[in-house]
Amino acid sequence: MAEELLADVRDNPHDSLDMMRHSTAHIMAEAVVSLFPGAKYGIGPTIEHGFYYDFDLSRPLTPEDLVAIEAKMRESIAANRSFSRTDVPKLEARQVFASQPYKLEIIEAIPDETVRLYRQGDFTDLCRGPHLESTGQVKAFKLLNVAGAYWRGDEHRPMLQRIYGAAFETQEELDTHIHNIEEALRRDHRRLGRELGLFFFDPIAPGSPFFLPKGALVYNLMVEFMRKLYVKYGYQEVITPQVFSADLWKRSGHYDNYKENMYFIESEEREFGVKPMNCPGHCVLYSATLHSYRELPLRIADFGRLHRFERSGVLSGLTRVRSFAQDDSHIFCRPDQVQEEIGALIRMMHETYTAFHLGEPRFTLSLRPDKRVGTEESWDRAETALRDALRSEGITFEEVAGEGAFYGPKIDTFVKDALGREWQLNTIQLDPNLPERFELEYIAEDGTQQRPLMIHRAILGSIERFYGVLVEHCAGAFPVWLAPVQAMVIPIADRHAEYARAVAAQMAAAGLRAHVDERSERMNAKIRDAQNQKVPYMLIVGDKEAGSNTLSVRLRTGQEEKDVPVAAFLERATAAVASHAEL
RNA sequence: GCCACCGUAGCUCAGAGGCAGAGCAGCUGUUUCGUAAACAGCUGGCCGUGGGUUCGAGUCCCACCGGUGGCUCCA
Repeated sequence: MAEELLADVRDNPHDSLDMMRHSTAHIMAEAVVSLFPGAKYGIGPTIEHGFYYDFDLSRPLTPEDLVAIEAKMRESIAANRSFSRTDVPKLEARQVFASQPYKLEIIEAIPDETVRLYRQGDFTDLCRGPHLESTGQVKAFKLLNVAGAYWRGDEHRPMLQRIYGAAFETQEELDTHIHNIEEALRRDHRRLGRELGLFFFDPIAPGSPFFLPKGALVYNLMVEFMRKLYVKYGYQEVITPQVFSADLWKRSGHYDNYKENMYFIESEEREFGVKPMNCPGHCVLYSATLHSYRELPLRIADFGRLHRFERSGVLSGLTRVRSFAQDDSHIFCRPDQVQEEIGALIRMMHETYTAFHLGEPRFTLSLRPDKRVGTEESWDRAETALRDALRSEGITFEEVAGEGAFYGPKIDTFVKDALGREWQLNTIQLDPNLPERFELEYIAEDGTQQRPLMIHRAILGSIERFYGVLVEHCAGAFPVWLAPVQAMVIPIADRHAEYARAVAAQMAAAGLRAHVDERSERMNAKIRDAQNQKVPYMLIVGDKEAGSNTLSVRLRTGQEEKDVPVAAFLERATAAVASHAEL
C-alpha cells in the first residue's frame, strides 16, 4: 500500500474550519470504534457549527458514553497522530472494510476505479478529504447529543445512532456557540407562550394549541392586519365549509395524493373529509357563478381552519401543528395577469415583513420537476413570470431546480426559529391543474369560454407557525401595535389609583390597550412584572404626576422619561401603533 | 411512524425501594413604598395512565399516552 503524506489545501479560513470539523468527526469515529469493538460506522459529514457521525452499535449510547468518547478523543488529539492519505483500488478497499457493510455500500456507489482512504493511528476511514495534517490541530470541540437517523435517510433501512458535535477554531467561539444555544432555549416560543400567558398545549388535543385571551388578541391583530391589506390590494374574503364530501377530494386529487394527511368522518353512510386546504372549496365557490374576463383577477381570501394529520413525532409547538389557519387566498386570473399579480404579492409580503419587524426571509424560486404536466412553453412562461416579478421587486432569491410542484413553479420564503431550524413560511404557486380538474371557466372578450389560472398564495402562511416564529424573533417583546398590553399604569401607592385609572381610561379612549396594576405590591415589583411581561410602556404615577397631569414613562428597554404630559404620551403611543413601530 | 431521553403542586425542579419536598405563582393578613422581587401565615399531589415484581413502588419491570431532540415526512 503506497502511502503519501500531504498537507491538504487550506486556502481560506472557511475551508480550514470545515476541514477541522471533518477531521474531528474522524477522531470521534476512532474513539467510538476503540470503545465499542465491532462498531460499524456510516457517514460523518460537517454541518453548520460542527459535525456528526452515524454508528451502528450493539447498545444505545448514554450521556456517560459521550463523556467517555470525548475523553478518548482528547487522548487522540494529545497523541497528535498524523492523518495519512492513500488512494487504493476498490478491490483493496473492500478488503480493508470487509467488516464494515456501510462502507462497502458506499464503495460500490463510487464510480471511480480507486477510492481514497484516510488513516490516523489504527483507524482507517473511507473519505474524500481533505483533512488536517494531524489530530493535534483540532482546536475546540464538544459532543452535544445523540439522535436516531436512518441509514441513507431511508426509513426502511436500519436506524443508526448519530452523535452530534460542535467544533470551532477557538474555545471562545465554542463557548459563544454553547451560550447561543442556551439563549435560544430562553426565547423558545413554547416557553415564552406559557410565561407570557399567550397559549398552551394539552395532551387532550395533541398538536392543537389553546390560545389564551392575550394570545388570541395577538392572533386576531395579525388577522386584522391582513384584512387591512386585503382592502388595499383588492381581495374579497369568503367563508367556506369545514367538512366536505369525499367526492370533492377525489376530484381535486387530494384523495389520491394527500389522504394520509387528512381526517375523515363517516356520516349517514357517506364519507366526508375535513379540509386540509382551502383550494378545492374555492374552486367550488368560483364555479358557482359565471365569470367575465372583466372580473379577473378575482382574489378570494379565507382564514378557514385547516386540519392536517401530522405524524406524532413531527409535532413541534406552534411551528408544526395539526390544526391551524392560513391567511390563505386564491387568485383566479388570465395568463397575461400573472406577472403583475406576483409583483403585487411581493410588495404585499414586503409590507407585511416590515410591519412585523421580521427582516427579510430567504426566498427561493422552485423550477420544473422531472415529473410534471404541461408543455415546455407553458413552463417557460410561468417560470419567467415569477423570475421577472422577483427581480423587478428587487428580491434576492435562489433558484432551485426540480423543486416545483408537478403542475407549476413556486416561490417559497423561509425563516429560522430560535434554535436555527428553518421553517417555510409560505408559498406562492402557479396552478393550471385545479382549474382543469374543476373545469373552471370565464367568458373572454370575444365571447369564448377560457380557462383561468389559479395562484395559491399566503403571506403569513400558517398563522400559527408565523406566530411561533414571530414570538421567537422578538423574544416575546412584540412591536407596540401587537403587544397584548401596550401600557401598564403603575400607581406608586393606593392613593394614586384614581389618577392611574383616569390615565388608563384616556388611553382606552385613544384605542390603546392599557391596564392599571392596582395590586398591593411595591412599585418595584410591579415594574419587574411588567418588564417580564415585555409591556412596551410602563407609566409610573405618584404624587408628582397626579398633581401635574403627567406621567413618568419607562420603556421596556429600561429607558426613562419623566414629566411627560399625558397628551404628549398619547400622541407618541398612537403614532407608534399607526406606523407599526417597534416601540 | 422510527431511535434516544423525559413526564412529581399552576410553573421550574429535588427526591432513585421505607412519612410527598423546595422556590416561584395562588390565597389571607400586615405594609403604601419613586424605576427589575416588602414581610408573615395558609392552601395546593391518583408522582402521566394501566398492569406487574415486592411485606412495601415517584423509585424496579412491561405496555400505552404525552412531550423534547433528531430521522423520515411535509401540493
